[in-house]
Amino acid sequence: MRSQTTRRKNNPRGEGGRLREEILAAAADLIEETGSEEAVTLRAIARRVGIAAPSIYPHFASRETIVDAVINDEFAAFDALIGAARRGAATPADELRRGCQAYLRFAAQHPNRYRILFGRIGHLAGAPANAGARAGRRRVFEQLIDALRGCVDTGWSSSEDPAADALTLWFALHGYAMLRGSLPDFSWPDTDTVLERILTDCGHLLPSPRVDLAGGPT
Amino acid sequence: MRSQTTRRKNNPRGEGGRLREEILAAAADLIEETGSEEAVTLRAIARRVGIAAPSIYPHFASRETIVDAVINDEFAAFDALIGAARRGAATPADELRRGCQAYLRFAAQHPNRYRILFGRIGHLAGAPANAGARAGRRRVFEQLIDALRGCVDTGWSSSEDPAADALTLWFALHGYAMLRGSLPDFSWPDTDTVLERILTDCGHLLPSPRVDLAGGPT
DNA sequence: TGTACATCAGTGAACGCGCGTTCACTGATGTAC
DNA sequence: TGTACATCAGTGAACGCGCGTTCACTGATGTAC
Repeated sequence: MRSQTTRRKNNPRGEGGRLREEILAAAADLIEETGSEEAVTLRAIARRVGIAAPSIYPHFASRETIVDAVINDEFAAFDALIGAARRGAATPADELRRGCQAYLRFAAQHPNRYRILFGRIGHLAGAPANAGARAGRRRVFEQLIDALRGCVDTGWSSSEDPAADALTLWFALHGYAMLRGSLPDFSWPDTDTVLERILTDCGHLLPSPRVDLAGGPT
Repeated sequence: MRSQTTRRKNNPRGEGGRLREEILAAAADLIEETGSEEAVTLRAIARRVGIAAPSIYPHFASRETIVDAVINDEFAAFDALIGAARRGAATPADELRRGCQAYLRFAAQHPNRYRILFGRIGHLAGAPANAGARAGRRRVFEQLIDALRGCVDTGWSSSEDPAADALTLWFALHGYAMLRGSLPDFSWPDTDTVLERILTDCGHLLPSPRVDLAGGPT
């Protein structure tokens, strides 16, 4: 099966977990390259890592377990990415903008990963309810609400219902992320232009903070 | 292979095309039920129709041809659905609203079909460039631009860039359609509420036509 | 009206493939004595 | 310091499955004469 003629060296005692990491990395690569969960087969993973397929079983009970673990890792990374982008901002408006930029940049650079994270509908026929994925989506969305609320509280957004407007904002971000690639022959505005329009229209972001909104709570 | 013991009666001369329709219908059902293109296998189709798998070959050259044909049919039906919804409207604003309602209703009632139509990204690795699908997506989007432009021309929308705003509108519709099912435990506003917000924010739809905008072109 | 025959519509067995999973195993590494 | 042995990490052959595709075929239907 394996291309090498030499047998893989066993990991030292107590470091059997290293193979686990290699398996996850190979599965992530397969998703990244093919955009398909179905491409993550035990044999394909084994080929990449350079092991025999049954060697996976001591580390994962099934194919599905591996996919779920990868998705959870990807969500954690995506969430951290957005968090890091937000922390570099000078104003609340910039914080929201940077968070959204990071969101769209990830989707543009890793469309297949993005699609696996957000393009599946969990509760539908056939798809098992991956609780981790739902929690991950939720966490990302809550970063959006949080950032938008920060803008409202400091007068940078005139939104009167940040939760609802963050939803619309999320819809628009997701729609752009997914549809952008689906009409390659269309003359698209550039991402920053689109994002500014979305932030203005859906997030009611203002060019400068309105002092009358920046006071205490209503 | 087949569950029946009797052999399928041949279609009469000149009506061999009937089997073609049955094959397409079976493939559409498989997509509807599983939400997965991969579930459309020649053997699964053959089982549904009650024929032997090789009987498909005189009608379709390959599995991929069948999927493409189904997708083209679905796009035509979706496009017609939106067109019909628009035609029942009294005002341009209502025309846009009804078109969007039909869009979201289709996505809610047939999430798996919707996902096949809009949830794939054509130009990515592995996915062949289905020109029909791209044209279909484009046609649906152009219905949106057209309806929004109708609103602008008659003062029902204050949009200054209908093409760009129709894009944002589309993003938001698509985002809602796809994400609504992905967080089942979230307390969602109802669809009409979401749609009104999207129409107002992204489409700049007004509660009543503004006469000063309803004049001739700039 | 009867018959031979071409054509059409679909069959069933078979192929090679990749898959998940099982099983008994091998060979290196560390440890008890 | 030496040796027997347990354990760990991974192997390779085999299973049964569903798949796309090929091939020679069958049986009904219409048509030419």
